[in-house]
Amino acid sequence: MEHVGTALAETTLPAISPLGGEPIERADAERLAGVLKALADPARLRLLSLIQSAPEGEACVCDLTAPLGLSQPTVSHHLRILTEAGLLEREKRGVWAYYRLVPTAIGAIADLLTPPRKRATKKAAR
Amino acid sequence: MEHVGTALAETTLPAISPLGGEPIERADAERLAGVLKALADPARLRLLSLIQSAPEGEACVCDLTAPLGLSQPTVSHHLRILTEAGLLEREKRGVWAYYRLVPTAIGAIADLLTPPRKRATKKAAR
DNA sequence: TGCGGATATGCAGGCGAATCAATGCTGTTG
DNA sequence: CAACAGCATTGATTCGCCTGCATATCCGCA
Repeated sequence: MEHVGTALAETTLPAISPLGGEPIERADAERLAGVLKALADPARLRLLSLIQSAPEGEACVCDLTAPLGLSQPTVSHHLRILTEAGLLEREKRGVWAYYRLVPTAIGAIADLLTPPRKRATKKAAR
Repeated sequence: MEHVGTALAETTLPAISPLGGEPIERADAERLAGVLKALADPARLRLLSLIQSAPEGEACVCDLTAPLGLSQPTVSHHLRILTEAGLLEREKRGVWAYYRLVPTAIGAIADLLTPPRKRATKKAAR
């Protein structure tokens, strides 16, 4: 592995809504698609949901394999995808690795998908 | 393909936010993942953006192949995916097929992704 | 009726993703 | 120190998707 860059936190996102004003660029489309692709998986959606609804808002891998019905390596794989996408953060305490949501991450995606509502994007109204 | 059902409009969506309360069910996760998967593609994001920013908010296939740099069958394919996901609606006028956004569709996804903010998920529960 | 343009569909190649088994690594416990 | 438990990584397999080419279908027009 190399670049464990959090596509959301660091690179931020396209910075322009795909439904805001002018057509989006190829590069922006690919970046946003990358984050959405991390979300577009049943197992990963359930992982986010499970972690969010866990006692302290955090969970370790051993707590997640059973409810998902997936093997431990597979769960680790999905958690890795979500973490690299900037949706999860990992904290290792002892033998356990605790994952929790990055609070603003999913909200940022939701904002990007929220069209020309009254969201003042500087008079981005086409 | 059979069922050209609009996963969003007709079947609606999970009805529960993946980040709302209790963990989401497998079926709901798969449904939401299905719609997100339709979004998680650079070409399709650009299609949505192009259509939304078109003169009348609508565009036909012939207007979309050039800016995307994809072949006509491929563009038709993507438009089909988006339409079946409930994100686009198709209207055939003469020889041309005009596509436009389903206004509430993407907003619905954004709402689902918007976490336990102060959003009252009172009604529509269940 | 026949021709041509605009879309949709079938088919196939190629790449990426999801999954699991096996293995390596690290920290805990006896 | 040795054995063990929790996670991550690698390799292999399977599956699905994106794309283009060829072809079929539909509609307006001469």
